[in-house]
Amino acid sequence: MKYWLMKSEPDVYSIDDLAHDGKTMWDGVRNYQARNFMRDQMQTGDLVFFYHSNAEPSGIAGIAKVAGKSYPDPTAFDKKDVHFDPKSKKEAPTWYLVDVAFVQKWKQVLALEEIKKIKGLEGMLLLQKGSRLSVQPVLEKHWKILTRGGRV
DNA sequence: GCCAACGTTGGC
DNA sequence: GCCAACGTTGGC
Repeated sequence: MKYWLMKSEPDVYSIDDLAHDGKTMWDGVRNYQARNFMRDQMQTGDLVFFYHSNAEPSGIAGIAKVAGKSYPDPTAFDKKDVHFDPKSKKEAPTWYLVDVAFVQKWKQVLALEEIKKIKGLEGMLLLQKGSRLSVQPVLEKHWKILTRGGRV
């Protein structure tokens, strides 16, 4: 079992949208590192912090889980989609995604500002200056600290 | 809306 | 293969 953090702008897709949909395709990721995590390392059942970026406040909004094996991102093949990428061919897809399912919404977003104050999160990717990675692994010890107190 | 930090692109 | 220019991310 691995742990992850996935960023989404709530104006585009929020934890409430996921709660409503139950499950969603995590499409549109166009960063190789993020893709590699989804394609090669995510396993069904892995837990995910749903992170609101560019938000008021930015922070962890709840928990989701990986709902299946990775597969090619269909939006890369769709000329009309904003995430269309002519380089990605159906025979050799460039971009992959996983389905993500809703687990829980936290009563309150755990704001980045608060996360920064929590002891024991040294080395967490999210807190590294300039880390824009939208899909990133979370160490189990960091996961445990951040979920302490059952922040449901 | 600003801007620093990145990643990508493309000329050479 | 270098690196400047450009585009994007995301906190503030």
